[in-house]
Amino acid sequence: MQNLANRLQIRDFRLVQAIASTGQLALAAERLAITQPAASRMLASLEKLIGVPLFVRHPKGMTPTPTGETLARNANSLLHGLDLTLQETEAAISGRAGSVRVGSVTGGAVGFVVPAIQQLKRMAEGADIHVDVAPSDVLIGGLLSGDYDFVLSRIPPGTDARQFAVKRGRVEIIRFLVRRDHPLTRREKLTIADMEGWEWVIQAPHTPMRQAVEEVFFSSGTPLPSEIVNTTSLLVMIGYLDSTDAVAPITREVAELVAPKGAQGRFVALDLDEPIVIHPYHMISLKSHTLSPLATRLRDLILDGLSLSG
Amino acid sequence: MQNLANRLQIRDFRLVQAIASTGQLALAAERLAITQPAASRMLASLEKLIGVPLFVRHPKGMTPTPTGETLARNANSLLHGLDLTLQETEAAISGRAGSVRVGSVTGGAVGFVVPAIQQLKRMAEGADIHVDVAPSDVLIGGLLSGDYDFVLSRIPPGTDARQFAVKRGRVEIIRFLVRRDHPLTRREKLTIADMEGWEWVIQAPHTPMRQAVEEVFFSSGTPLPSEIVNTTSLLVMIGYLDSTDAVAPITREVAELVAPKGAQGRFVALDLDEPIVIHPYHMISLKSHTLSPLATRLRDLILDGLSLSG
DNA sequence: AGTTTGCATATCAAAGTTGGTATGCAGATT
DNA sequence: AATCTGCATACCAACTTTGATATGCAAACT
Repeated sequence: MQNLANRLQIRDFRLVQAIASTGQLALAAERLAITQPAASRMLASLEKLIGVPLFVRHPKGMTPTPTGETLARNANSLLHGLDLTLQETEAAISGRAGSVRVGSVTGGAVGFVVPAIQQLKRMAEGADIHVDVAPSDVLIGGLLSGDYDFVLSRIPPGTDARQFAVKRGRVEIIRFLVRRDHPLTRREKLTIADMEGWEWVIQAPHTPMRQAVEEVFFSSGTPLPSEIVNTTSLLVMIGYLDSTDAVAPITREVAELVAPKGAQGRFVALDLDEPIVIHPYHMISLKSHTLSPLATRLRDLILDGLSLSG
Repeated sequence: MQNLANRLQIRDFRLVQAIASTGQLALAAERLAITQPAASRMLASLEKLIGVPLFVRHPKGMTPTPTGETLARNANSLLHGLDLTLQETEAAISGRAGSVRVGSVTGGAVGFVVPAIQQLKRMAEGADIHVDVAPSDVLIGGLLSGDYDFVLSRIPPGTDARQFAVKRGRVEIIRFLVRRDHPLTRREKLTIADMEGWEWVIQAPHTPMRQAVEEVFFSSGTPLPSEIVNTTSLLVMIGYLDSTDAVAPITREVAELVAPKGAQGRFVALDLDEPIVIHPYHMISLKSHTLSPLATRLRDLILDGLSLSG
């Protein structure tokens, strides 16, 4: 497949996208400003390279095979990425000033990014600040592709960490969010065994929070629930909890915001007798990336916050 | 720039990435399995194509220029996307079965996706369901690149809607979320003029919600605030509101969940005397994409919900 | 039956591409 | 001063690529 990657060309993706969207080779050829026989040979060459047909030929045009459809969909994304690349390159050439774009895992967002933004606002009026909350793999992907100046994130396994400047770890502790009248709220002390059988609303497999929770269930011999909804959205979590007996693992910082202790809200955050700890997230930037003054200031404020609290 | 796009090759991106990460042309050449002179010429050719230097030559290697850094960052993303493309293509060739992946704007997520998932769970135990909440441009981008089976979203301007199957629009109405003791909570009737001067936590520019709010401010002659934090994360919004006098426009469905009327929570959702309405979102899928049986069932449940409520 | 439409194949033309080795140049190191 | 290191340029070799026109084939349409 690596050899295949080296032989594919941008115009191959353009061709697949053009055929998929027009349904006709001749029209696709027109889009690429080549003749129909040239497009026919390009497609045949690509199908030979990949090893399976991408389109089914019909008397009045072509339709994609499942593989063709997958490739066309991805071609859209790749070509869009290429366009963005050129736009960013052009912006870099003309020297346009930036803003500050930060990504964070949930605990870091609530605990450190938000307060730091408030402080930054006092120092720098009119600052252009963008914040995203997402799982670590999305954040690191965004960092690598230049979507973020820096992130509060974990480094996903398989990622070459040498390219990162990494500072100051911090663990997250998990609580379980349920609706106010959930049967589990009547228990004095919760153990993992008590959690058996309740539906989950949780982040997708392979995220650290998911892995931490699954690991504790495995260790205690408690089976995982068969009903799981996968989402990173807090909104979907609380929407789902509001009308079911599902449980949602969340970090302590989020719990404090959504269901503070002593408050008479719609949700309650439960603690286990033995806390579940997620391994640390960090302040991560790219070694090769020079931060703007604004971004540097925000990063320093966040780092100050991390220092003060632990 | 379009001509440039047609002349760039995948190996150009590999070269830029390799030089950026190794700092040396000879090492980059090694990674690409070519000789150092060949790599030198490739780079020179690329720099001529783009029109500016990408790297600064030093006696002991090279460092990227700002443009080179931008291109290298994007190269990472593009090559990663290429890898994903090949993986998905290989998966499609081998015929692996899918799950259901849905994206939604906030109101749609709370109002229709979550209830539909609950119903689907009763019919199909163990169903593998993934839900994301994001702004429409991200959702449509994800739909086009095959991240989602379908989305509840708006169609961003400039997008060729012909490729979509679009069903049943629905408007969203905006309320303003503030902390419980915010000065604005003491007013009986709120007008846009009352909103002048308060800091915003709001989605990024060009999102429909942002545009709807800005439009109403323009129409009434009320200046926009100079202090704005841009985020799509509900968590960051409520975290920021919790300790400032900022206001956050949110949809009615989200308001009902986060700050229900009559509840004694930390936040209050305010209504304007004349409601702000965001133009409709829709159930959108790709015409060319065949939904799995599971995805079809979930889509139909959501459509049923949309029918029943208006 | 005749015509039209859309894709596939054959043949030809016209360079361009690609990468090797050899060597030069400039700055750093010893 | 001599040597080393890393990038740039010259020259050469070996195809490969790319796309045109012409034509064939099969199914749909009139």
